[in-house]
Amino acid sequence: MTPLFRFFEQYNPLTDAAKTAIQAISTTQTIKKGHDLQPIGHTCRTIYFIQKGMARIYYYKDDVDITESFAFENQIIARVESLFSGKASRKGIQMLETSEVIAINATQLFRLYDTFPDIERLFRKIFEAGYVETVNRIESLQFHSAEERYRDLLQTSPNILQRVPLKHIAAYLGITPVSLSRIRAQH
Amino acid sequence: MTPLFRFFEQYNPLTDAAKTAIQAISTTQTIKKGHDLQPIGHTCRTIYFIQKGMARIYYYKDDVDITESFAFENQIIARVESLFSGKASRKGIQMLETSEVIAINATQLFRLYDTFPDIERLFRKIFEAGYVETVNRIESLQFHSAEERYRDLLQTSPNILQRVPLKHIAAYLGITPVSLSRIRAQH
DNA sequence: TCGATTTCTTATCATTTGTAAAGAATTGCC
DNA sequence: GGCAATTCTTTACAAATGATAAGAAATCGA
Repeated sequence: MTPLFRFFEQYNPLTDAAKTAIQAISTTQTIKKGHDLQPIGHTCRTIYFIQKGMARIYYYKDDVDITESFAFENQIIARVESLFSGKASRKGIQMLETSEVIAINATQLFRLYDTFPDIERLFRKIFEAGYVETVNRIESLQFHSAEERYRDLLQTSPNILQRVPLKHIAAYLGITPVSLSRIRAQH
Repeated sequence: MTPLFRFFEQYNPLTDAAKTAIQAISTTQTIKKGHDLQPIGHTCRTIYFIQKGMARIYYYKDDVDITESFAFENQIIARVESLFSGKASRKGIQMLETSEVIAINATQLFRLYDTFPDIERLFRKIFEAGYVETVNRIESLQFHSAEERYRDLLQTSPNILQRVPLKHIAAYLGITPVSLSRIRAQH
């Protein structure tokens, strides 16, 4: 479990008691490539930490498969809009590689907030950082061209091309695969 | 100050001591229409509650004025990407109407988190809700047409047309004013 | 109130992106 | 390895959006 707590430490220190408490509500899972870690339709009650592999959050808009976001090793993934609203999510989490994840039971985690202020603070900071990323993504989608967004993505995740089919990248950028092909063609 | 605490109560109850502590780091300001509540370039160290009036967060992309978001009375407004990262913001807050706001000193607020867990929890929940909204906005920008986004906006803020120039609405939707005019023309 | 400024619309043309379809390339699986 | 399925690219055409400019409408300030 060390990679997880190394990740946590970047945000907020935890007492040993807090670490033990988090471990008690966490389990390790291995999921095969292409399989759903969480299917579309349920309320999000689990926060995942990816130890190895990668995943995407996806949903359907008019029968078209849309990728909302990617997550790589040593990152947290959760369907925030469901986790914090209690509403069922129209989104699912699919593994893009055979992966090993740590599943943290969010219902129990939120209960720990009362006993362990450092845990509440830790996740506050983690999600604040996620919030910042999301705000920056809005800026990108709002007024950067598809080509700029593609270049930005390559900058941020240089190895994404080796790991993710272009159709998912296209959907993530908000364009069609055909459009992405065109952008890539004009080298 | 009651509207502010009424707003807070929707998210998390506060002890009287906590309320007093928040009041001690808050001041009321009146800003004229068109003026900047916060100029572009500084690190965001203030969280505002709009008692009366409205505002927008804006920035420049290639000399074009972009509206990132609007905020109306009884809402919080802050440049989140700067507040939580400590980096200077390329964004400013401009009042779209002569407004009355409550300015909460964020530096002092974050210090209160250590003494008043209920305050930390309150703002955690407020920003979690903001995070959810932002995630939903991504979905809208990623794969809804400009016309859909316009209709959605009217649904959410029916009176926005009476309060905000169309050029800002266009920028918010991620299109040019000319494009918005066209969408509106085809009734 | 009136003139000046800003905002909004309309028109034209260029560019970008989408759709559909077909073939090439790659990947997956037995 | 080799076949099937999937993914990717390319092409042609349609639709949406951007850029520019000019005029109409609304707003602002003295």
